[in-house]
Amino acid sequence: CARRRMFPSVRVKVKGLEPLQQYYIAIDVVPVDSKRYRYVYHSSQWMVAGNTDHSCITPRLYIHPDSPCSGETWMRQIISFDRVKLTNNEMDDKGHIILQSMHKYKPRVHVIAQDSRFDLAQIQSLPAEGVQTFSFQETEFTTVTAYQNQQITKLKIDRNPFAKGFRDPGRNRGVLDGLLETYPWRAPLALDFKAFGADSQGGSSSSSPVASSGG
Amino acid sequence: CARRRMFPSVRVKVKGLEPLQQYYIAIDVVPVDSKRYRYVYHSSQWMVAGNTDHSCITPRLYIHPDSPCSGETWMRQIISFDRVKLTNNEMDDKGHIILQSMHKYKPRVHVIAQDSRFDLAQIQSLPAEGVQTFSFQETEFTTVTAYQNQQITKLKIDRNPFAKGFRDPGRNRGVLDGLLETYPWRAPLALDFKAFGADSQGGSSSSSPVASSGG
DNA sequence: CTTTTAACACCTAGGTGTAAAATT
DNA sequence: AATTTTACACCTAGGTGTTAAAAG
Repeated sequence: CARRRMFPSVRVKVKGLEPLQQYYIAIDVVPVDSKRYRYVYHSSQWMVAGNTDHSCITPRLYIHPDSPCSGETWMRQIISFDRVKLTNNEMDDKGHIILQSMHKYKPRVHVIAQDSRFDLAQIQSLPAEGVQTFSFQETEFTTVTAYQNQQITKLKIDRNPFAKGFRDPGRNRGVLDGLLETYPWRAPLALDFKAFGADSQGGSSSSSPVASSGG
Repeated sequence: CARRRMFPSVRVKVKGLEPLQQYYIAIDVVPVDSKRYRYVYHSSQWMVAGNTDHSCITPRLYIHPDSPCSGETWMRQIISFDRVKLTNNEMDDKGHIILQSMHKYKPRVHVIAQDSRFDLAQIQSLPAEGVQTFSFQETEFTTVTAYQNQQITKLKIDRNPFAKGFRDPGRNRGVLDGLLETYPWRAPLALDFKAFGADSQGGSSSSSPVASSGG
């Protein structure tokens, strides 16, 4: 019940795949550090407020629903993880990604070559080989259960279609375009999110996905 | 745009599968004959109104979204095909099942053992081996674009949650329970549907799925 | 005090039969 | 005349931030 979608969602382009090879593409979310954070209003920033032990917790894998799919098909489209759900319930049995509130995290995207030894139903953890993993600095975020920052609230309301009911008609449109600062971000849990709406163009090397985030 | 869900949906139980083997389960819809039908109001029945050529049309396969999945998991649950969509648009490019209006059809359920030689993305037609196919007399139906029979309209309104807005509160509840007669059934396209709500208990032989239909 | 939960109004997204219009 | 299409009001189903209450 305390689960919400991650928003903005992670969106990725991949290239350099074998066109006819089958791949799974998956996402997980790993801790950036072992610190607990609190938001300091008067300085408008997150500050360390203690330590946590993230060890012995294997992050849950969210398999993209189009998996498995050929490299050709994956490369032809933007791969959007807009249905990923986050929860702070450690007993969650619906397969959602489990995070602790007030901590910093970073999503990782995994490109997994199909192998007859495993199947979609079995993938609970990453195989030992045939996996390429990518992550992007600009998708780092901080989890919350209630927004700490009015600017991120405004960003969510302006950008998330499901929050349309809270929009102030005719005002403050597009003021967050091109924003490059740090905002907490709720999903349910809110994210310290950089470079909203800005594409991060990767190099042209083989198998380098290019990520962009946005609603 | 002229696509609708099949309702009531086909619901199936399977037994006799290998618990650890992976299976796809799929449904398709095949013609019962090559006749075109019209509904004769005064005698309340469908009558032959001409011939059609169904040859050279390979029926589309709808893969159950839980596929692939272990035999153990498939046997533990009722397998519901409630998201199957039918269309009369022969140019449909969304993968929906294509039927002609005013014809008789019968759904078939296919249990397909996983094989490293094919993948979910590739399955457009049935493999040559490792497939068991089942169909049930009571799920035969006739397609329409507009209902021909008030009784089936009432059945739909009473049973389909999405038609709740048309229910006549406090009246005519449950009158169709246990009905064993023939009714046209729309999906978008309406179905000559027998034994609504009645389970058709199969034998106890190995790998014999037991089907029940209902909303 | 800080943080989390639960109920809520308000949205998106999409599945119903209806009735009028369009097509054949 | 028979059949199909389209726009529509009315639902289900579920994703928002808000707010007050609960929990720590």
